[in-house]
Amino acid sequence: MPRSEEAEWWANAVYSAIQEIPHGKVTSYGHIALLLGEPQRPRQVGVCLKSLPAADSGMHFNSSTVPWQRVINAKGMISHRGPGSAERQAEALRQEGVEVTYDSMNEMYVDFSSYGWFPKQLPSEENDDDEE
DNA sequence: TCGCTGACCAGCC
DNA sequence: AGGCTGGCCAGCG
Repeated sequence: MPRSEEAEWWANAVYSAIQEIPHGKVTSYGHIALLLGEPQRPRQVGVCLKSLPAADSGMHFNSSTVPWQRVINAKGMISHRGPGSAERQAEALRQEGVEVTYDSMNEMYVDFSSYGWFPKQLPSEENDDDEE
């Protein structure tokens, strides 16, 4: 299988998985990779999102059909990749009712215990009886 | 508890 | 062609 086809398969799988995230919920890059059976490549999930086509591109998967804003990092933080990008993501999340808070370092966070969506919970996490 | 480091693997110079 | 870097994560000190 050519690498380009595999890359396209991966991108489509990532976009489809992200579309499963319910409205008003968020998950992590690593969990998307886990859902796809490739837990060791959360970074490639980000790579796909970076190349997500624009809403007016005419592609089936684009920034208006794929809820890219619902994917954040494992610490619940909206990572800043470019100028203003994190702010746009936070605004998109607030628009669907997700609370975005700031910490002492002025970083933006979402509370996973309220808004997290993690359907494939790891066995080790089941034992974890603590909560915040 | 918090900061740093190593690893992972595709794109991008 | 080869090295660098990234929308990350887990482990260790």
